[in-house]
Amino acid sequence: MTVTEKNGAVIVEGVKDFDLDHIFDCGQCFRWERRDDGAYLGTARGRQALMSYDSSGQELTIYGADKDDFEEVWRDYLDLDRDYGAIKAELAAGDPVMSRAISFGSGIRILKQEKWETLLSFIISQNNNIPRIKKCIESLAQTMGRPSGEFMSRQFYSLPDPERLAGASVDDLAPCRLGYRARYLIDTARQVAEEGLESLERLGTEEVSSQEAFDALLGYCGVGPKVANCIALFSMNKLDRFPIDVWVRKVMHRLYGIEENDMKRMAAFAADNFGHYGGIAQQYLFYYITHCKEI
DNA sequence: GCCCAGGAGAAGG
DNA sequence: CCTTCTCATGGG
Repeated sequence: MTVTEKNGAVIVEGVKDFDLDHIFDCGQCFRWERRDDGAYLGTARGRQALMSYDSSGQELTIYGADKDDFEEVWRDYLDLDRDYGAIKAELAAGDPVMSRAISFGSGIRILKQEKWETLLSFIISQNNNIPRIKKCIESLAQTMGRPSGEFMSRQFYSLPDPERLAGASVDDLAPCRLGYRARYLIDTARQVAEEGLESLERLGTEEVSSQEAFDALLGYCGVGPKVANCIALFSMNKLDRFPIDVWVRKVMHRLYGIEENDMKRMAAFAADNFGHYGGIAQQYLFYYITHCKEI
């Protein structure tokens, strides 16, 4: 992987197992949007960027970033130092269903997102659909957040920090159209503000096990098993977490023959067959069932 | 109009 | 412990 800088952009060569559509449209993140040319414009970790990828040359271009930005943020955010080729081979071995899912979503990577943002995002996600989740998050940023910079003729906003949201009322959040979830956000923000953001950050460290992080996340209002698994997987590097939503239930039933409401058996099946990469396996399955027309 | 969405909290068994 | 009901909103 070689990194060069060219008039306001970073060019990364030798990026394998990578596809922007797979990464940004597999339901793990909500603040990137696809342009007609296939590039993605969005924001993460307080920065803005435009990303394009040339698959024939295995070349990733990040506009609005220099080498320092790449080393400080984007290399880690995009999980570029992980060998997904090896992970895919391990998951696909002896599993024709997973093999199909992997070849369909071969460029998926698990982004390393901010914990507070991911906590908010997936509380909003409950009993909601992805287009509306994106609208809610954008609206929350514009209503309660701060301007984080202008890029590509667009003004971007950060999400409100825990203290700001803790001081808000349900009426303050009314413009965001969050429905009954507004109360959950405020309640959780108060808890995080009281505990300190460090206690949330600590859950993402090596010293906190996957199970411990999961249990701790269940303590926030609006966070149940599915949402806790998403937060642990998408922002805390707990790659064995296996979130089970309506889509995963469908795919586990249709392709693996597990009874559709038997969540315990699904979780056990994932632990037995996908092991410490259960969360990555889940993303291949989720992308497969939500995007493949002939399944 | 209708069903549904990356579900969880509350109430009642 | 498990099952059922309810929740606000708008996409398709």
